Amino acid sequence: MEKILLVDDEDFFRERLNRAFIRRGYTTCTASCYDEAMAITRKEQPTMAVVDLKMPGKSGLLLVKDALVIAPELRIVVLTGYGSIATATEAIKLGAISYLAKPADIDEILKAFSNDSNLELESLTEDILPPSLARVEWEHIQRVLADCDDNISCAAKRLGIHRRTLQRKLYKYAPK
Amino acid sequence: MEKILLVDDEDFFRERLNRAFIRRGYTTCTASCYDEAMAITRKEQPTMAVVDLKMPGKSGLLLVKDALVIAPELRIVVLTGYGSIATATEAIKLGAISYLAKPADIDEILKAFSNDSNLELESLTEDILPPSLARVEWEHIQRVLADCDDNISCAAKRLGIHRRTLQRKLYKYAPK
DNA sequence: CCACAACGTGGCATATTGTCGCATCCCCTG
DNA sequence: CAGGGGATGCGACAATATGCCACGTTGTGG
Repeated sequence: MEKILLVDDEDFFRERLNRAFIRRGYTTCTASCYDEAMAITRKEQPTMAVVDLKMPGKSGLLLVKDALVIAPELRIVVLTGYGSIATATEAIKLGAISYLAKPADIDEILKAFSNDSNLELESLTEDILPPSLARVEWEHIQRVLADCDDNISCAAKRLGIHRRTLQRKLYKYAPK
Repeated sequence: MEKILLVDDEDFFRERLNRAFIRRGYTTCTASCYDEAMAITRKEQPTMAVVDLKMPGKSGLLLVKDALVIAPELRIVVLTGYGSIATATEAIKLGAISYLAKPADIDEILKAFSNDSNLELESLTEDILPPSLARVEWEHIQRVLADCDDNISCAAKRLGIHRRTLQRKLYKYAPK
């Protein structure tokens, strides 16, 4: 039986993940920081883990490294608010099996766990086209917004644009 | 003595890299596609390689995988036009030691070769703040522009904006 | 030499943004 | 319960930015 460890400092998000996994029949355990996660890894011996990168105190990267020392078989997927190439490569080098940018739905996460290396074929055939400026903008907005718990004022501040402008962008691209 | 293999389908960029490495005292060899690179790997036995991800025919990812089969000690850095988390994690899983987005200058590349895992400490202390919208936009423009050999008309098309608009953005953010 | 593609530039109509103000809602605390 | 603080939605208006067309220039290849 698979047992999944969920690590995220943000209660709401962690519980949402938790419910989703339970609904799919998985056994779960949760932690909100490095120390808690390490303790649970020792006690519960999970077989899979979903780890948020950004946490108060010790980072998710360090958790990946240390957890694998005491549980080498653990399969870890790292989640992060803003995907950064640097942290992604670092996480993989430390032994994580995948790295996803929030918002990641459960299906994506499960796919990341199962997925070994079938991405290659796609990458080979697919012609790599640059995303449009508008698309890049939109995706970044979504990431920051998720990181601010959909707090528009906060997100606007971090994005360096006016709150009114963010409102209008959101309205425009989310018609329904 | 270190011997570096440079793989990029684009002559201009490859030669620029080549000159820069030679100027720094490295021995180099170059290839413009998968087959050429594999042949040279066998013959010349380079110790390091810089591989462009996007090439006509077989992808740089496949090259990473196959080259490491015949030269397990080879240290490979992957370069790419548009940094994508998915391809970055894939490259690392296949055995590349680092993954950089163009435009990457030689110093960055050399740093990537030397750099083992000292990134961790920074990531731990640094508070991860989202980049502003303007910054994300600018970086994306730079990547696409580089991919179009600074062809403004072409880049504008791919970005989904008007050529005149791109011109104005470039003028605005590159004042000198 | 000509065709072609890309560049820089100006002008102008239209679209987007910044800024302010205001009403509302929610949460917390005295 | 009243009041303060913070978030939200929205209207209005001026300041900017953008799309679009046109023209002249330059470099390249047939």
